[in-house]
Amino acid sequence: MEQDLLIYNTLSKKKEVFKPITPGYAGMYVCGPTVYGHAHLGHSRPAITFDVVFRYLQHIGYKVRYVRNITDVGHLVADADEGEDKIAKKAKTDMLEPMEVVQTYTNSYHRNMDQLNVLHPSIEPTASGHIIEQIELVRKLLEKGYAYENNGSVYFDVEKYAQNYDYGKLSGRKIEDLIVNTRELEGQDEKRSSLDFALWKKAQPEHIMRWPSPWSNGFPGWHTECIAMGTKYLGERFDIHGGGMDLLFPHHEAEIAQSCASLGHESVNYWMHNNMITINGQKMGKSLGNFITLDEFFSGAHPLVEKAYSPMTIRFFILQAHYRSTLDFSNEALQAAEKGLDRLLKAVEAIEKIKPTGESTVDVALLEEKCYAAMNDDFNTPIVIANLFDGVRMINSLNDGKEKIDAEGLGKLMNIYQVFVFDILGLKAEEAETGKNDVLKNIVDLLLNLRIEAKVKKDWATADKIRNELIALGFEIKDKKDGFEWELKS
RNA sequence: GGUACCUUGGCCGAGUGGCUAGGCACCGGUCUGCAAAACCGGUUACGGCGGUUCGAGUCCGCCAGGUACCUCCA
Repeated sequence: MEQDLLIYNTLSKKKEVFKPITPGYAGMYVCGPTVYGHAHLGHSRPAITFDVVFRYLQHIGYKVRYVRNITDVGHLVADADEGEDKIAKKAKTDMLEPMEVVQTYTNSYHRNMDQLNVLHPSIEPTASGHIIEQIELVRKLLEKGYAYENNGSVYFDVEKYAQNYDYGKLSGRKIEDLIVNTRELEGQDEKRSSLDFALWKKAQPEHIMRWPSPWSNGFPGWHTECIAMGTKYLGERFDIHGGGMDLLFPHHEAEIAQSCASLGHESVNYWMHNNMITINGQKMGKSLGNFITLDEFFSGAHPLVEKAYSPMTIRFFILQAHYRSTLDFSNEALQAAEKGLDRLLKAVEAIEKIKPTGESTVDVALLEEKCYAAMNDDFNTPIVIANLFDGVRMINSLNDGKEKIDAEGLGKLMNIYQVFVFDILGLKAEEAETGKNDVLKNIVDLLLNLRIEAKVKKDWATADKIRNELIALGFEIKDKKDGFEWELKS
């Protein structure tokens, strides 16, 4: 069953066999959120994508160090007059301390991630906690001659860098095209070229997030934190760097440039990028104002959301698409995911009821093999799920006595679902529905027991009346051979 | 304008040269007093035109439509 794990590397635009730098160990860095607002559906995609990568690498035996940062020093706002710090802007709006804003949204992000059953990364460094490392990086870049200071700010000299290295190799851009096509922006006179990016920015008087540095009181540039923290916790070379496709350029390109310029070589072996979630075919994003927060999905409190969707529905919805494809949001698709997940989880429960026999008519080993093959093919979770659904049919047939399985096969079957559904895909059974307190439970049970008595007497009128009125109140009634089951639909 | 990517059945979404993806919906059946639920089974497809090939959803070209990045963004 030893198979190579293939990972699509954005750098080579090909699937490559994963070869760790140190056998048995894997280092992974993923760009985390900028904490200036509640997490939306888009944020859940990289979190879940790389959560599955993290889980799978561990499952196949790697000791993984997974670093996912929190960006809390703010980035420049595009439409602000003088390039205002995002977090500072929000803080002034809300009349809060910047770090209070950071804490609020960090807490919110963590809560949402827990709801989505996203494992905590091994290290979750904050940009504000690594100002010294970023200053060191900037100093090094100045020493090597790939950066210049102007009026208290420090910029990366892209054209100089491009003389010795390939700037644009990750995003497939050519420096000549970039020079020609870069838009003219206001307030960039400090830069030698519009391609250059800030490594350190001098703070304007109204800018309240600031730290001392050799050049000015200011704050680090947008692209320095990831490389500074990645190097610190994973080393000058590490295995995997992940993030959203929208970060490819300029963010990740700038990271490569800083690595090469400061260290003389690249840091990352495998670049992985998840695609976007779209809404009506358009990217869901903060700047487009068409995003729906995770809390709004969980509560149903958004005009575009027809009903509340549980965190596991969201997770399953995302895993049903391959991470490198765009995924379009719609109520119909989410409701399909909700029902599909329910069917899958019910089948998993049903495995317990299967009675093994002396022989087997089903091929459990093949199912397992297909699941691993799908995961090893660039984490193809939709195929894993399709295979698991094939297994659902197998499980149901076993329960119906239409197929047979021996004890060994049954043990393997249980293991497959434990491993793939829960350990790797990270799904979990949802909590029992709220509002089902003991009093309610007893009352509904009482009514349904009355209904059974009516049924015994063949008093169909009464039996139907109880059932229909409960349904009208929002209950779902399921008759069973030896009684009944019910649940309260939200 | 530059660069890259995408277009699969009612909906979502895999698949990259020959073999049923899968889910939801729909239809039929089993079960049931009747239902519901559950289960089983089944139908509908590869944007258009041309080319390569014994054979293309899959490779190549052109056309149409769409998206992303080029500016903070997951």
